[in-house]
Amino acid sequence: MTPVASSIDPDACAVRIIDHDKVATARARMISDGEAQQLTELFRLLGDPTRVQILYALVEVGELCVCDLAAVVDAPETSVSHALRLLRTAGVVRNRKSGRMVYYSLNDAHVRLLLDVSAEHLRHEPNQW
Amino acid sequence: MTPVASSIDPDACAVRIIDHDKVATARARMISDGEAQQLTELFRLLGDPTRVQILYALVEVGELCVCDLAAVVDAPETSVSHALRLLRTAGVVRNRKSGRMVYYSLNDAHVRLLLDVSAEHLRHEPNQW
DNA sequence: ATGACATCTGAAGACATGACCATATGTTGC
DNA sequence: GCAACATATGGTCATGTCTTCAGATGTCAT
Repeated sequence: MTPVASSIDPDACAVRIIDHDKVATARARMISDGEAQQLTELFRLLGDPTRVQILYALVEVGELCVCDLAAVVDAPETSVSHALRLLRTAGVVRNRKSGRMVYYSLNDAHVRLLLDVSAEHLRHEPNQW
Repeated sequence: MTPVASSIDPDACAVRIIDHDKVATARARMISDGEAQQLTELFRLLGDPTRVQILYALVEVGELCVCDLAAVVDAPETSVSHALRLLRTAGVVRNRKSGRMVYYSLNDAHVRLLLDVSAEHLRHEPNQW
């Protein structure tokens, strides 16, 4: 056959594809880059013991000030404050000021759902995802 | 008992507590350190665009080989292989060898549920957690 | 056996992240 | 105003993570 052109695939640069159908299906249903970005940002926020414990504490008691959160998760208040800023910037928690205290609470039920699903699994099959 | 103990709190070192009841409740219901550790390890795995896209691809089409996954997520095969090793070590995916190909698939329905909950939220309220 | 192929592995560099300290801001009560 | 307090912020430093490269392993076809 054509000695030069037959092996060149227009949009596959140095990536070989075995099952074109599955690849096409997966690409069609794949989340967009922007969505993947948003998702990973959330999961990164949840990927820290201090932050995840803060969120669980808020799930349980609804609203807590910084120093109480520090007592609950047993971390320095500065660390908790930093953690809360990240969570607040991402829109995961909100804060309410009352005098010199600042009370934090969850901002969205979906995060609560995520944490519940995760905790649920932990209790049932602790050693396997 | 100890004569001078009234102001000394046994396990609170230099942490002031405002609402003792809420703190006690939160501490009682708090996930353990080990559980927090496991949870954060999972969320860290999900906190990377390549890995999360790989998982979504597997959710959609069930099983894919490394080079097809690389085509779907548009990343070098080496990166995908590294990503898959982390996911496999954590028990999130499993692999099946067939000749020189290696096919990967999800290992647990709970991760699928987590991804579904997340994607669901992304579609409904894309800008707020 | 030889070469082409699919995947894996280890290591090095760029890069991001978390912990800690000092300090700044804003609030309350005197 | 001043001092004590609750929280926030910025900088530095050590640590960890992702990407990439070069090469290793195991498989298939000739």
